[in-house]
Amino acid sequence: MATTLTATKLCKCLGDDLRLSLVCLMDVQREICVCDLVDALDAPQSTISRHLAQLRQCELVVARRQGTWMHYRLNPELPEWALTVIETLATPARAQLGLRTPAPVCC
Amino acid sequence: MATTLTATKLCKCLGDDLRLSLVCLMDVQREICVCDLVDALDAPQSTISRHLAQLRQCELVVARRQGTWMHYRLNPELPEWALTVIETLATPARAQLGLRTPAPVCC
DNA sequence: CCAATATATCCGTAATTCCGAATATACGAA
DNA sequence: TTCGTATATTCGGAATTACGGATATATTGG
Repeated sequence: MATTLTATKLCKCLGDDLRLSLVCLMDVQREICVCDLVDALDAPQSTISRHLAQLRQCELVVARRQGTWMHYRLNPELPEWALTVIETLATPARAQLGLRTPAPVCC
Repeated sequence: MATTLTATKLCKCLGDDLRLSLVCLMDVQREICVCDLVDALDAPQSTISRHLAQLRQCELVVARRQGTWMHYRLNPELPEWALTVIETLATPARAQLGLRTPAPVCC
C-alpha cells in the first residue's frame, strides 16, 4: 500500500490539528515514542494510534520497535520539498497548537 | 468572518487537488480571472467558485472585480511562512496535478 | 504458560466535506 | 429596462473522515 507522497496528500496529512502536532513533535524530538505522544497531546490512545497509522501509510513517518515501545520519527527519505514544508510550518504550528517540547517520560 | 490563518487551516486549504491547482495557477500568473481558471481546470463553474470562496474565507487569496470579471491572486499580505509553503509546493504540485500554464483567454 | 504493559485495529456512529444542478446576483450594453 | 455574460450562492444528497470504547496483538518478565 505504498503510495507516492504528493503535495496534496502531504497537505491532507498536515491539515489536522492532531496530526500536525504529531509531526511537529517528531520534528523537534528526532525520535519519540507513542506513550510520550499520548501524554503530550491530550487525546485517547486509540485516536493517536489511528493518526499515526495514517501518517505511516503516507510515508511521512516511520516506526521502529524497541521491545514493547514504538518509536516514531519523520521518514528520513522524505523528498526535500516535503521536509521544507514541515520545517516551515513547525514554528507557527507549535505556537498555534500550544505545543511545548515534552520531556521524555519513558524509554 | 475573518479568521486568522493557521498552519492547519493553510494545509486544509491546500489539501485538495482542485484548491491546490487554483493556488498554483495564481502563483504563476500573478493575477488570473475565474473564466481562465474554469477552463484551465476541468470542473464545473460552481465547483470552482465554491472553492474560491473557501480560499477567500481563509484569506489565502483576494479578489478584485473589474466589470463583470473577477480577478484572483494570492493575498499579498500572506504571512511569510504561508508563502514559503505555497512556493515550496508549487513545483511538485504542478507536475503531480498536470498543470500547464494557461494562456490568458479573457481579460 | 500467564500477567502486565504498550500499541494497533475494529466498528458503529457522528461530523465534515464535497459535488453539481439550479438559482441568484452583479454588471455592462443596448 | 431588458438581455447577456460572469460569477456566486443554495441545497440536498453522496462520500469521506473523525471519534473513541472495546478488543486484539505483540513483547517482556516471571
